[in-house]
Amino acid sequence: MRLDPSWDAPVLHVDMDAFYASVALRERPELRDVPVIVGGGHRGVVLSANYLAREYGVRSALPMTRARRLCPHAVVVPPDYDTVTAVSASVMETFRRVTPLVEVVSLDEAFLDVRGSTRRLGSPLTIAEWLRATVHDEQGITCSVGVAAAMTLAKMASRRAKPDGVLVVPPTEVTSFLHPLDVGELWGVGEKTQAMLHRLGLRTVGDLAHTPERTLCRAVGDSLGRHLHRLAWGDDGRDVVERRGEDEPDRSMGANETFGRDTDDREVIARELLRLSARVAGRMRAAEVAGRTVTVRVRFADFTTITRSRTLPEATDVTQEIYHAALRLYDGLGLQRARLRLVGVRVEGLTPRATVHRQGVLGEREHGWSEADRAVDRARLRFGSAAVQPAALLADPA
DNA sequence: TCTGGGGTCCTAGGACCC
DNA sequence: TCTGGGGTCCTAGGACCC
Repeated sequence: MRLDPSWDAPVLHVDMDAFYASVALRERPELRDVPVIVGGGHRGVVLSANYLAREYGVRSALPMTRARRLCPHAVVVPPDYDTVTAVSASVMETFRRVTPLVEVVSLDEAFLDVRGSTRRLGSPLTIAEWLRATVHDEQGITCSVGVAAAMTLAKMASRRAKPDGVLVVPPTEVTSFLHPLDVGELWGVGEKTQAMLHRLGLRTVGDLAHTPERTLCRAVGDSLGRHLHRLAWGDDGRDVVERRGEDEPDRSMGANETFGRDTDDREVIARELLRLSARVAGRMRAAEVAGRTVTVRVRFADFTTITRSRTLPEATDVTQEIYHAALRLYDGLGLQRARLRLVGVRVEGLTPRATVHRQGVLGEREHGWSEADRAVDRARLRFGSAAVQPAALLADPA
């Protein structure tokens, strides 16, 4: 068993293969042999696609219009968030049978530190294969696993192992694995940074590794420069920390909406800002947080996007206060006939509601709104979210 | 009928304070 | 009649991730 090179690579990155599509196929096995795209909306993007659809060039984040053109005979299904969330929770529980050191990244991926599990379960590679078999048996879907000594390496390995595979990158093979790769494969290097590095003649991770850190910092900033230089040598300086998806307080909460068609109608836009404010504030109250900074996002028809933010004297979770701040920010833009594609509302600087103490200068009125919100929340819990809506949203002529 | 929605973090300039 | 240097907050934008 000493031939198994994974003994010195105790970090696993597990990534579900085409997660939303795989879950959809599990519910609808008759679609197993046809291209399937998960997505929706006429202005939406691809959320996930099975591997049959990928053969036609369909990828996550591709505009649905292009996806349909690439693969006209694909079956398009809407995402089933409830089932996806349930399957995700089960899979994460499977991971915790291996080790409590599970760091959930998103619904479909997690890191596992298996250092403390090898005596009981065998080598990291053995554990990886057990996980893949167990997930497949219990959930009927496949996943891929990267095995390495560092988290970023494990993540890059799982990407290379897809679909339905395992890849071990032992410490002795880090540079031979890493250095030939394009810089764009590094976690944290997206389209823009990749293009900039290419312009500088830095195409591979090996190029990065042999560039002085100072040079990198000048090109992409101190933080990213240092990060990239370390990464190029396979060191991300991070440890897996136990983290379950939803148990950390959010730093911000927001909601966006892309209009069915671009609009310059202030009434339509104001009504949308109210809807979004109500949605965000409702989620904040459910999470028992309040926030001080309200940001409005506006995307024009040409896709350029701007934001305007305003920090309130005190944190709030009141729909009307968030809405009024948002509307003032929007009106402050002074847009005349600009056609908007999207508006968004976000609240930042969240703190637990219990720590917020109202000065009460406008106490009566604000207390009234706050009480109204809570009454709405209770009614929605009992009768469903459509039961109670702001009056302005009921008279929707559209 | 090109390009969603949910987030996080970083940068940079200016205000303001000591 | 000269221009330092932190630290923090606020605002706007941008890159990135899933």
